[in-house]
Amino acid sequence: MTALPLEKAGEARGELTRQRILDAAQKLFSEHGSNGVSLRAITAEAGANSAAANYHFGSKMGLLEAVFARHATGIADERETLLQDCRAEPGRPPLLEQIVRAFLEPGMRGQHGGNGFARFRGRMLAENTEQTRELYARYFNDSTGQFLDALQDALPDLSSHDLHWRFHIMLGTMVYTLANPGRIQILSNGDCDPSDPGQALDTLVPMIAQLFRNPTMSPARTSETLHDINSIQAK
Amino acid sequence: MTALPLEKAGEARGELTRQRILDAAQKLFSEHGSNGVSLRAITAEAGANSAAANYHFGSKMGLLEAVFARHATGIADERETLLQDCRAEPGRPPLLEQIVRAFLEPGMRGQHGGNGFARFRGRMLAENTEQTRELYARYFNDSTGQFLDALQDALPDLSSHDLHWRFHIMLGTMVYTLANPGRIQILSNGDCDPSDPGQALDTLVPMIAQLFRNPTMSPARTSETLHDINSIQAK
DNA sequence: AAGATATTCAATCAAGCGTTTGATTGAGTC
DNA sequence: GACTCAATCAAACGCTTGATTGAATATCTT
Repeated sequence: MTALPLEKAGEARGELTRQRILDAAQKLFSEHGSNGVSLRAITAEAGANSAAANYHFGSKMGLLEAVFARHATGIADERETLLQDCRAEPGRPPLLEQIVRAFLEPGMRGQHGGNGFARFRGRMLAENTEQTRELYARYFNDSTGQFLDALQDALPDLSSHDLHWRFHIMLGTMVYTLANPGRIQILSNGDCDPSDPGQALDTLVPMIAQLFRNPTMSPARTSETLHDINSIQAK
Repeated sequence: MTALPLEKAGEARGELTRQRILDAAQKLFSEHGSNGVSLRAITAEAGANSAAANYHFGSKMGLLEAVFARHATGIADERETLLQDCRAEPGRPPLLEQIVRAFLEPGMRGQHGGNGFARFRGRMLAENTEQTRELYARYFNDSTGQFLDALQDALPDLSSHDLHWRFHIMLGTMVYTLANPGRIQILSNGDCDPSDPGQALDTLVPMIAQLFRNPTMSPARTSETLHDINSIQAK
């Protein structure tokens, strides 16, 4: 990064190490989890003094929140923009594929903080502590609610219960994909690569859209009835 | 736990604290992750001396492996047994619902180590470190491979690529469900409860079976073609 | 009963942790 | 050129960590 000429030179000095610490923290947190990395390791990676993290962010938790906040709003905003685009289409009902992609793409492609931030998010979602849950709720509950509403509009026949469970599947898949390397990468001998956002999105979006579109299947079936199901593709 | 009369009384003493330490470790690891808990906290929870964990398991990592190993083989074994049951059905092709349930149920129901071990597994899968990945590979790669084969047999028209990706979705959903509390529990105002194994299985098994059954959807579609898809339920 | 073995215990170790401190730097202001 | 103030630095703080020790105690074997 070259210094911006319009920026006061004084601001630049502190801001630079601030960003370097955020970058290092994002990288190391995403690789080893928030409890698996010390502030010393982070500041060393950033080439800063060991007290710099506390100076700029108050505490380790403050640093974690700062890493999260840096790109989270950008993702939530882009999600909402893309969702608006879905609704702006001609006069037809919005497309499931488009909605699903609008939800997944901003967080999985590299625009907001690169793949490093995607992995960081996956790790934080996976850690699932009180703090990370609170962070997610604060930054994403609004946009997530909008997507649930949009999906319910597009699928009026689907029960709220099933809608939420299918959304749960989408979330779990997203988290598991972000926190690569996943197990299929090994099990498929490298054919499937969840760390490649393009492949992941192109493959997952149609599958998950179709998942939402599937008719509700009654859970309790006798073995005899089940035999007939294999040939049924839908409804 | 009352002492078993058939058991030598001498074995019981050490074995008892051993089990209490395993229980405490499973609980605390599942709640705070492997790096979020100290051996002192674990031995205190177990009502044992702080040196007991190192005495019985050598190291913290040894304890983690022991917690994992205690029930992992039981799950893998039950999975394979249930998979055999699928193949033993009359002369028809095996049922997807049955295969999916055979994969999910042993790990999600409480038989093997209770819900505590399920959450522990979810947390370990989520942590996704070199050690936990190695543990999973060691204990589950075989049975997982068998399920991939069985699914491929049941779905001969599905490409290996798509099969693995859908399996990835199932794995991600399982992990995300095990590592509750999930986000839909809040977003659905408590209607969806991933921590209830019965509800989770009854809801997820049909959805995921249908997911596997869905026809392959081409990823690249123009907006115009996409409009027609919403009404298509399948093939 | 006596000796061998397995287990528990309090105490201790070096290392690392997050955080705080007081001094120092260097650019901007008057 | 004196003053201000955000930023950096080396050093240390008190505390927790995983691990080890050697003595004490319980249990099993003979």
